[in-house]
Amino acid sequence: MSRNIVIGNAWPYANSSLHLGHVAGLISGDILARFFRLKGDNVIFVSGSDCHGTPITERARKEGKNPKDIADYYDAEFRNLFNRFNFSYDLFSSTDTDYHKEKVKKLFRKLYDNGYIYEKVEPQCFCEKCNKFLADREIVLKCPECGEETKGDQCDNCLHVPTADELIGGTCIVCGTTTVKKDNKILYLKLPVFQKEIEEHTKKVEGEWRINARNETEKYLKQGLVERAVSRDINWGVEIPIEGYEDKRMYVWIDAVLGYLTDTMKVCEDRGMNWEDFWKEGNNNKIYMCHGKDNIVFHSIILNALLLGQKENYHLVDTIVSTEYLNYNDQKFSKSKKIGITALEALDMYPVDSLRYHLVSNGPEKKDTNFTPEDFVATHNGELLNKFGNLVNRTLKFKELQKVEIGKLDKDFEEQIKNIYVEVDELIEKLEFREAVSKIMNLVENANKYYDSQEPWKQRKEDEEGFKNTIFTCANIIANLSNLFEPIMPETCRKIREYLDLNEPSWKPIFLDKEINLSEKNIEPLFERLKLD
RNA sequence: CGCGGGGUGGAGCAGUUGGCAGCUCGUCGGGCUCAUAACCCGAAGGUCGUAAGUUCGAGUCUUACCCCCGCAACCA
Repeated sequence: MSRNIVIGNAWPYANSSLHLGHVAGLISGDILARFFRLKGDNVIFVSGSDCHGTPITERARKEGKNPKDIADYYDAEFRNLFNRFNFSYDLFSSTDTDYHKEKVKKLFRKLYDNGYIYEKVEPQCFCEKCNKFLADREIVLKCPECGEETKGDQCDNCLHVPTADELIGGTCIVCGTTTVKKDNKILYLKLPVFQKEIEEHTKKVEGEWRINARNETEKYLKQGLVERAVSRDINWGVEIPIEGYEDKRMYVWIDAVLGYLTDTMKVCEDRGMNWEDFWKEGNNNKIYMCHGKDNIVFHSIILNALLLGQKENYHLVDTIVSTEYLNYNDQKFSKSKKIGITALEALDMYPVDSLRYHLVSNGPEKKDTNFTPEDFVATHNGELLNKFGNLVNRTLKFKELQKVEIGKLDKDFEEQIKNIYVEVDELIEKLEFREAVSKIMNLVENANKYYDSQEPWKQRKEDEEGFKNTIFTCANIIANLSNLFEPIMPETCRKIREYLDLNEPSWKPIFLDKEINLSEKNIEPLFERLKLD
């Protein structure tokens, strides 16, 4: 029976270009989406640009722009990037759409009406000149630990986090005025009331999470959940649908994680489907979230709390697909230090499927991994071209070969083909994409060995029947590779299907049953050799 | 006692519940000529960071120690 599956990719923050590390994490979502669709599940794969929050307003202020200009610029860039990477999103939207804001306001209001969000009055730093309450990072002070001048969220110099008392007397980052304490209304989310439910849910589902997600989530649960402020004194963001909060906005993480839900609603609305089949209990449904390791608790704890607080039988997040980090030449990607390349730059230099393959086979699944141009070229030339591309080429471009005739499929490979779907299926379900890829590549290697042992160049002269069978067997292997590699390298697989007159890919063994005329086909190498420059 | 991640043949890594140390690349030797000098076969190369402990048996478990990396900001 087919499942209803939601796959959510973390919403990239619309304040800077994405680099390869981002893509290395997010590609998990596309692999899962493509894989589940092949298996016949109903998949909704969503993401969008996260457009709100202080970093964007601060930057806009510095650059003399509107926050919206910045958000729109990166939103457009993200869409272009994910298109070029062939991410199969059902919807990539933005938190700055009316649709999203309206839905989020309703969800927020429900939490308030259910008593999970409540108002607290607390003294907070206020700038009388700007007439504005300041976020910690908008306050400048002399660090009480080391004496250096720093921002109020954390000392740049000694990492000290100033206490509320220490912030008194700090100055406004904008105008330099000394701040004063003033009572402010702040909305808090009562996370502690969900402690038990989230603990129980986590225990139930964490078995299939990556280790980092389990550890991180358990750490927070063990410490005990604490209330979180969910309103901000800022004018850029989703309005708060509560009287007296007209001049405040929602905390970005609240509106961002609810984007998975609002996107699903939109997709279903457009397609005449029911979104509740995907987000309410009892619909054979499953929810995946894909992101980097620093996003874990927002998805494993906060989002689930927001769903529980609706009191409407929501299905909680099942699977956290969290990746470690990808480094570049052994260093963190860094814009200011100019370390690493952006994802768009990578696409300008390298073929998309090779990047996808390399980011998966070298992916930071269990620990940080490293991207170097040398490694990438080695993967492209050594694995994809020499092994996979060559297998296809030496089979279908065999000297003067006009057609692949129906022959006898090698028994051993018939078994291998049948088995590999099961094996790779299990690995992908277990989120072990690296292992899955290497399993498939293993079949490629076996095929090359078989080819050599059969010596078709001799068979052609001495054993016509044997030759036919060898080519036929290899063609069948290649046909199945176009299914197996589909989630990883969709463009390449489409090419193979053209060569072999195959229709749609599927997740089951296929066996060729009619001869393939090659003479009119323009069969080109799947990969071209790359040189390091 | 701040937190976290690591140390496995030249390089990059895998080693799930303790049971003969593996993979890819590189190196060396051989084979093949279908294929993009691609493919195949064989060989060399490791006392698994150190020391002690548990065990019939430890890369794997325990303890101590040594070394490397990340933890201001942009940034996952």
